[in-house]
Amino acid sequence: MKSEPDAFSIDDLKEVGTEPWDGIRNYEARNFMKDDMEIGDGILFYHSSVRPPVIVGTMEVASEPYPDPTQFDPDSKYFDEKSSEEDPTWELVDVKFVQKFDEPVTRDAIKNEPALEDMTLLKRFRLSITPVTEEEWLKIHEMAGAKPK
DNA sequence: GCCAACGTTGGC
DNA sequence: GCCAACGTTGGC
Repeated sequence: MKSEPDAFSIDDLKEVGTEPWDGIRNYEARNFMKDDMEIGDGILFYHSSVRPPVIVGTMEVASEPYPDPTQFDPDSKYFDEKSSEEDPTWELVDVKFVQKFDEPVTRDAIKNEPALEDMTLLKRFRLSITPVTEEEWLKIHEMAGAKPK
């Protein structure tokens, strides 16, 4: 899952512990949260729009999917006037901090690692939530010098 | 800051 | 329902 660290970083997550992953306004990304995540699933935390872009650590799914409250809030930049509480458009999950990598894995390192050449992260660069295989999960941890938790 | 990729909107 | 125009993301 991608986040711009200026908006929300892994240090912010570490501080609060658990956070609703709000503001996702892309159907494909929403569907990953709504349909494909289960509590306890591991998530790679990717810092985007920084140089270099890096996977900085991990978190885990901490809730069932539920409606993103920001879609109902007229003061939120994520407000969606076409959505209603009766029939919400956008769903999210809570995510919980797991670990911060001592050696973050750069996008370049991922690109240069043959075992990771098929990572959806590289192929769908605008999609803010992309699936990760178990092999990729383990490889990233190995490159980060970290133990999977 | 540029601009390619690509998702979304809206006219027809 | 097609597709051109438009807007946004995000790497570089």
